Amino acid sequence: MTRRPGPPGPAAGGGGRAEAGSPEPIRILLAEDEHLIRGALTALLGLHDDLVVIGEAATGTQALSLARALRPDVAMLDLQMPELDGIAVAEAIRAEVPGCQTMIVTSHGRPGHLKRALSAGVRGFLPKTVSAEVLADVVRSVHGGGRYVDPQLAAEAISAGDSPFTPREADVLELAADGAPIEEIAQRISLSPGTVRNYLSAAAGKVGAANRHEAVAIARRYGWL
Amino acid sequence: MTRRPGPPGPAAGGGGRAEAGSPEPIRILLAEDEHLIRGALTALLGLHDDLVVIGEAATGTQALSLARALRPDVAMLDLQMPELDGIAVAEAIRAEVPGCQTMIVTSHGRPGHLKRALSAGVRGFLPKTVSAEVLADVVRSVHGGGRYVDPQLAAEAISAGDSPFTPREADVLELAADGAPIEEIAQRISLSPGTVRNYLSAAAGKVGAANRHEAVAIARRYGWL
DNA sequence: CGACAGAGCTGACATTTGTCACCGGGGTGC
DNA sequence: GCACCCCGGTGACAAATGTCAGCTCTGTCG
Repeated sequence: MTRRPGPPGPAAGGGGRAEAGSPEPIRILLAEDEHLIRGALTALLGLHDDLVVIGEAATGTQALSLARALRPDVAMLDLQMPELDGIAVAEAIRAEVPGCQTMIVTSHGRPGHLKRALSAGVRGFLPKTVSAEVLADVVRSVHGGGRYVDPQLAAEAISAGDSPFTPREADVLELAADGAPIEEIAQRISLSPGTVRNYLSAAAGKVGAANRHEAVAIARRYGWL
Repeated sequence: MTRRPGPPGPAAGGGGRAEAGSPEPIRILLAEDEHLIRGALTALLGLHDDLVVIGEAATGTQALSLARALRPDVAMLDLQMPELDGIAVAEAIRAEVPGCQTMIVTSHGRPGHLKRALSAGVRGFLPKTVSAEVLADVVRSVHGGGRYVDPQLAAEAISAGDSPFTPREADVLELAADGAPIEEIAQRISLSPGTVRNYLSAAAGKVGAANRHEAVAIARRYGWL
């Protein structure tokens, strides 16, 4: 949103720990669909002399085109956004905007999301429960080529393991997520109802669920959806 | 968006619309469980001369005890918080802290939540998709005795109508929410399995769902859960 | 090549479920 | 007093679902 007028000179010592001999601030692209939060985060980041938000996006596609145009140093992406989610945007940015590091900030950090994010080349992954200082430090660290993953999320991801589902099982489970009857799932995915039942049964067995609906709930909890 | 630092004197006509002859800022209690968002909102509100955050709470009970101790002018409450949700806190504050107006800020604004909030005496209800200016204006309006409800949410609430479920149906539906089999629901609520099935069948019929799981999904969407 | 795993399908069976009809008790309101 | 609605329950029946065994392809890997 705004930048206070501030002295344009070398970031006068103040709060920001400018790196030795580099007075240029880190240029951040902020993507977050909730207007209020987006503005609030910009205000927060603006308190640091060595960080500057050069662009704000409300959707995934908007974030991507802004990244192409502005070539920021760091893209801070919300996980859930309209059109394109944060991980997809990160993947595209890695491919198209070489100098730009990406990080994900999210409310609902599931183990599965973390894994997908890391394999998409994301360098930082943290929940919105962290403090402002941590956020700023992670931005600096990611910009410097480092990585940061929230310790608790990392522990969960390790203990949770990978998704136990085969690709097909995951497909079927996803279609079952809104409580549709098996017949409808079979039509949508062009399979025999019997096959759908077998997949669902297998999936439920793997996660120790009594029925597919419980299986869906469990899969959601782990971010396997 | 922001208020420039401005002279500290009597808010010189500029952005801060201090009420005639009252230079004292509005004292706000901010309750929000996500640390980062809490800090960011505080930073954002701090940009306004006429608003000051005098306390921050991370949980519902904490918010309540802080409200008792600090007697703020306005309590800005997140809807979903650990221990006690925003509406419960608002209700308690109405009863115990007379001078304090309450408002709810939330990510997931369902019609049902709005209704419950209003009947709990909440004066402002808005989603996190609003802009920072709106937030500040609503704080001022609520403090002045006014009300504000997000227009889109209000429209949804009106068109959605009240929850069609009887109290018992809602109970059973809630227990069915995580995909438990009927037998288990019956045990937890100490009912006969047949009765549970009847309630679920009635509930599904009321919302036009094909089964209880779809009914749960629909009820969630409207905030009836 | 042969073993193996996953995708896709079928059929049979027991269980769970949704649906309906119907019962009684306890409020509430006309 | 009576109608009405919610609560709680029973029994019966049909449909949906979960479970299991077994079948054919296909690709991959040693």
